[in-house]
Amino acid sequence: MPNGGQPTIVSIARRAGVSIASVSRVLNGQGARRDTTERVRRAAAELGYVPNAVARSLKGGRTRQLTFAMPDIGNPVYVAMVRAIQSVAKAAGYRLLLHSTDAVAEDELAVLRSLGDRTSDGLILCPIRITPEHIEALGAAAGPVVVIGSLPPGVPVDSVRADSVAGAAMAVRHLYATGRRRIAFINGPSDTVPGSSRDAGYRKALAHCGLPQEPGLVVHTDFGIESGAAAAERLLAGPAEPPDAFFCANDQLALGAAHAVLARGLRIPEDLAVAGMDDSALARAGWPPLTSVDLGSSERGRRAAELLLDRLRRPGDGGAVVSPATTTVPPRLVVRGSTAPATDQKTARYA
Amino acid sequence: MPNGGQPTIVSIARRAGVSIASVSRVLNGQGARRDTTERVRRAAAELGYVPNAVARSLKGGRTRQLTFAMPDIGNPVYVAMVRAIQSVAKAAGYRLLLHSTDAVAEDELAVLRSLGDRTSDGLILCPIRITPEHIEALGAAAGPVVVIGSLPPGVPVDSVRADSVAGAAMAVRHLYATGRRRIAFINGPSDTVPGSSRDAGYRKALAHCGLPQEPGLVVHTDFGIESGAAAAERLLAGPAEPPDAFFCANDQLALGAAHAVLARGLRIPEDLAVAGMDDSALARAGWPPLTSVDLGSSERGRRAAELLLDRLRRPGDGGAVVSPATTTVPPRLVVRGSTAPATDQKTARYA
DNA sequence: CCAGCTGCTGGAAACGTTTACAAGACACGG
DNA sequence: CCGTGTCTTGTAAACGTTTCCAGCAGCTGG
Repeated sequence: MPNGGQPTIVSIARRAGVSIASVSRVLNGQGARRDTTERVRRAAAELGYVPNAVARSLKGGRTRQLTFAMPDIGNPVYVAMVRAIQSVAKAAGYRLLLHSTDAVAEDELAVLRSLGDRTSDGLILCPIRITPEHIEALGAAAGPVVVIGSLPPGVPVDSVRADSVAGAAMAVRHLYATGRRRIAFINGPSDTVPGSSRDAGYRKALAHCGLPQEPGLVVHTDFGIESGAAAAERLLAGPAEPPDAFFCANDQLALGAAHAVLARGLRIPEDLAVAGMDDSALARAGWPPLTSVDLGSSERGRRAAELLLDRLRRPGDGGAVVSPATTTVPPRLVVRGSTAPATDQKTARYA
Repeated sequence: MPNGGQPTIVSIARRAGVSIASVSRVLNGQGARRDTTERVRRAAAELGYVPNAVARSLKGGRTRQLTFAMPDIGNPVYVAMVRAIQSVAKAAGYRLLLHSTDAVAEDELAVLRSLGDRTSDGLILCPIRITPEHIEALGAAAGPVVVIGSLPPGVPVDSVRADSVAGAAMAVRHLYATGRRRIAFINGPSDTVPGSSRDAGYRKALAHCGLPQEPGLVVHTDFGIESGAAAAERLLAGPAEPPDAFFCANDQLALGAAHAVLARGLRIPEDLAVAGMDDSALARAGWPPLTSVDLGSSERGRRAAELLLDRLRRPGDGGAVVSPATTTVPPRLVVRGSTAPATDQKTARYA
């Protein structure tokens, strides 16, 4: 027994007194005589047979596995994606392989290359930055890939993007509409895709509202609760006239900022409004609950998974490759207590 | 080309003018003559060869994949476990297969049975309830399994447990120590393992502190922010003398309860203290930051993964099976602003 | 009674590796 | 010059499936 004593199709064939071909056919629901079918079924049940998925994959050329690679499973945004992807994959009979890249580009490239080892049938990649190496590796990928994020035009790969420029602008205009005029911006690193596009949205909305661009109101830091708190403290302690609103590039920053505000004895939203982005679980967890821009993490995960499964259903497609699809998930502003108009104090309720 | 045009060991052999055996040996770093080695290496590089992991698994009987099955990837506790497991697995050269069971026992059993399909080398299972069927399936598992959770004694399976009885007791004694005397308990479903053990810890600590058991101070609901808020409102609106502390079975409940308290215009911790369990990201996200009992989710994930890898390193072990290990991760109380002593009002800072 | 069809079955090849085994090349000491 | 040893190489079998193909039995219609 070189195997672990595990029954195989051969053991069943012997026990049922038929050939392995017949066993395979019966087990896959193809035609067979009544008593053959029965004998095979019984033998399989008695031995507790479970088909070996590896052998099946080798023969069939498909593993029924999908890979999802993202920077950090600790971030609620990616958790939402994992959840959506897992659910779509499961419904379609695929297993989900998780790969945490720790936002290391080298690691992302390795994942891309490892598609060639046939461990999974397709890949959903969520890179934090897109380098020329990424583009090249994407072109040379050994299997279907869907990217969650913004790809430069011309890269022949399916992708699903969030419109964070529009999202950021929505938030800023909302703050303006509730009477705020000195809207500070706490952003993540400016050299990442999310960082730069949020910046663009912020500026655009300021211009749209006729507000001046004050460099002193913008802080770049990295994503994280503590960073948000530190940035907010700096803005509040600054020499200039203090801001009356914090727009933050994600919920973690917003939460940190809110804590700093409250710790100073200021009230939210009466003295200062706070808004975040991503609408993760943290937004609802804050006090007061945080207004946030839902960038559709779940939705993006869902669509990416569906795009990938589509691709897998019609492979190659007779020479003419199906042209790559790019879909954009629209942002959605979720208003909660942290940005109620400065005059209306009762709105800061649990929502 | 029945394959996707992907180069195989055969293409390399042809191109290098050697046998497939030589290719395999060279690529696995076994002895070969200098020029053979070189030719094979070059051919492999030129063709962009990547070994097929499926074929390798079939031959070797190992997939280098681990499966982690948990109720819900949306819960921060499981996210912490995933993260820890992923990190250990990655370091050991294993991939991680994720399986969300949605807390459905049937699904958990299916995962257990599917170990027989040889898709992964081992399983880490985190069940929410343990039924007799679970015990049976665990005994019949076709590969190594580690359970995260409390198994009845005598089940021959490795397990890693949290001591939530002690953890709950710690929290309650801490509330007592900070001057609270009417400590309400917002618990999850009592028929789950976590639910019942937290209940035990709560009662034990009350007894230890010499406080009476008041049935009116205990609420069972399900885990979730909204449920926590609803339960807290019920307790605050009750006819009896209101509680001066909420001990909650997890952070989500605690957060909901805190929101309800604040929405009523009461102050935390001055009027009422709130403590949760799990010490997830939510605890630090709350305002004031929530005191919570860290049940070591990361640590449990890490140990489970290591236990599993250990098992994989020495399989069978010459007839005498290695006896199953059960380790318990001790709880740790993390004190934050939400339970500062009623007299000291300055402690409710960002922590 | 035979040709032709249908329905079922078994043998064998294939998927891409790893590895046991045997055989060849070569050097060396006797 | 031959036996013996070492080093390198190739052939072939295996891992557990699926599936192509051919064969065989049993009918039906002529």
